[in-house]
Amino acid sequence: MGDAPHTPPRRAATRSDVARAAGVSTAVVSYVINGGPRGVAPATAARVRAAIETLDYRPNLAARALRTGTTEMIGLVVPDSSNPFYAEYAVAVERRAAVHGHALVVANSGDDPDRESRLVEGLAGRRLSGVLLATTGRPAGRDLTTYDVPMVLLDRDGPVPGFAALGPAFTAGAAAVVGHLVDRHGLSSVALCTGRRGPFGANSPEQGWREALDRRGLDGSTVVRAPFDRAGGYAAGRELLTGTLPDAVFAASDLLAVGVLRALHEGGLRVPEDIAVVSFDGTSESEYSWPTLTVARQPVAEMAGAAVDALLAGMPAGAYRAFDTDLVIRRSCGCPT
Amino acid sequence: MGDAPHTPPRRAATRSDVARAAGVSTAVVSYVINGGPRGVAPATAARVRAAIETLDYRPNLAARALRTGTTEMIGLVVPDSSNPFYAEYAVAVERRAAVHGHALVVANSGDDPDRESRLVEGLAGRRLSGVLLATTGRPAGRDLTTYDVPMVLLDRDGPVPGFAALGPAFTAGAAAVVGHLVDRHGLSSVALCTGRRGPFGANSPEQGWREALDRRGLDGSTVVRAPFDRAGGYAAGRELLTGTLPDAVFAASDLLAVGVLRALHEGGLRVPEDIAVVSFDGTSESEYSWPTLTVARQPVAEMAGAAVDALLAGMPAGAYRAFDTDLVIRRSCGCPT
DNA sequence: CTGAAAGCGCTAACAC
DNA sequence: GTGTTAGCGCTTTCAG
Repeated sequence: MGDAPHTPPRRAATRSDVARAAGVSTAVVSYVINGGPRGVAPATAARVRAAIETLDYRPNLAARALRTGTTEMIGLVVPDSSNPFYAEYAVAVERRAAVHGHALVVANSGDDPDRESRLVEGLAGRRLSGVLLATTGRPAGRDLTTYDVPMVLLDRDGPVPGFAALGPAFTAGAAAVVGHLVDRHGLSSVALCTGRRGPFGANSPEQGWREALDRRGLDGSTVVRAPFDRAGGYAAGRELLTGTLPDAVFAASDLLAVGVLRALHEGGLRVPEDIAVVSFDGTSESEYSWPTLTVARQPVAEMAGAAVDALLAGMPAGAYRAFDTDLVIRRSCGCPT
Repeated sequence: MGDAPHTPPRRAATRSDVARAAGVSTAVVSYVINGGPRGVAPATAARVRAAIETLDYRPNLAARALRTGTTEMIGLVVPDSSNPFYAEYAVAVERRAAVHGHALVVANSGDDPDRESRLVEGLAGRRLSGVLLATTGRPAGRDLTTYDVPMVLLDRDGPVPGFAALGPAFTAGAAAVVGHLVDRHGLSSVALCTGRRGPFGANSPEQGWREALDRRGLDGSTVVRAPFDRAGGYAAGRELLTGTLPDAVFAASDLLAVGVLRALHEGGLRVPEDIAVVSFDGTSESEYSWPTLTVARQPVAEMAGAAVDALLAGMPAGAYRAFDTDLVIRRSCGCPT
């Protein structure tokens, strides 16, 4: 696209062009650009800056990367970055990475372990400063430890040997929304709608749902599982429609909830009058569904920031940090307003 | 993260380690890896491959980038990658880029021209193969032509001097949905809900809406403008509620439509019975709103693919290509099912 | 078919 | 405070 009409610097200016123009050595140019490691006389620095300006010089980051061993970029590997949850995660990661002067490379694994490994390998080869990896419940792909690139695992339910990891307090968050349904609205049968694989151990939406019910002597028997997307939620909702209807459904993700909502609406049910729906995540889509969703909201920006910081600071392998969710009350649970 | 427990290749193997192990020169290793530019005897190649395997060698792409001048990465700069439209665009771009062996760097401009320039500059410095830039209606930022990195403009309404560009056939698509409202459902007053800046010329949702109405001798006077997001749509919807209600509203984006829908619902209106709503974009969010939205769907995957190909093939500056949208009939217009 | 070697642009010792 | 210079790991021309 570099056309005739525009200023045509045949060849991009290099650092030695600048040095020549400013009448200094290349080292000095480096010192000026990087603010070190040695000082430069103010007058000299000014001349260098002027030369940079005139020549419209921009450092070649590829060369710097080769020299320093880091590209000042981090990678983010997620199952699907068009899932609003990951999309919002990605934006937050980019913002925080920018603070550290890093750019963001995003890759979608499609939730396929092989593809995921290939992606991580590719990113490692590109010499990124590190990669953030979300694996949707699967144990971390095989041998990810062999790619020598710093890594932190996202959206995990607990520590993972060999890796730094973080995630939301699934159980507590889920228990809070489900508890709200029972305590505040007097609902007693709450179905669970969740994925086929996601976390289901001690820290999981499933566990939180179960605990909230158990603690109140309620029965938690209706569970419907589906793929972790809108279509999956829709299918789950239709399935729900075929049995005896619960008072409410707790979806382990906004996407699932949105699908459930559509199925319920199509079935002629009113939400929350006929059946309440709440979910986990709290993406902005949950704020504009109909009715608006009461959710356990993950502190995405905070988690993303912590993940980036951990990656760049070298959070120790094996460490894990859980983040509390917020209970956001909207209309789908039956609360007024 | 590189801990004791795991195989600890102190220092990543380099190409000359491989050469030594295989008893060949570094050049031969290159030939094997890159399949050229010269041939290699099968036996030698096998030895090289074995050495690569044993040493767990992975090429340093930063070095290759310095040497070849390209990082095999492309950039995508959008106002907000958590907007589902851009999120889906990004996924499609990544997919197509992967076919060319390129990774994707995503950056959000927040629709701020200064930030956008800085981002493009940063990406140019990183020596990406090219950058795809979506500027939401603004004319391309100042002096973007001076960054010597190939660029193609996304989501444009027409040719842009100095750049290759592409976008949807806004006018035709908008005219089609609006026409559907009139011809199929007999609605005669259709309000327009659009952004404050987006395209509004010969190829724009606004123009399509106006033409569809004009052609049928209908009045197109109700226009409500708002920021291009869900909250903006919500505000626009509330504004609509204060005047005499139109038969339908055409939103220039799914996000806007979703906001309008929420406002309408809260106002106690039934969609489509009391008022129909249709929109432009057709992201998957439009498929799971309530009611599901009838839309002019942009062929996102196709546009993204074309954009990547154009970028990498060097589509000539000044060229422009418009893509037809699909009319996707769902419930919000009043059609059965 | 294979090897030697010259750089790509930058950083950071190490000299002065 | 500033200059010289040796590479970072790779590709590719040029000899053999």
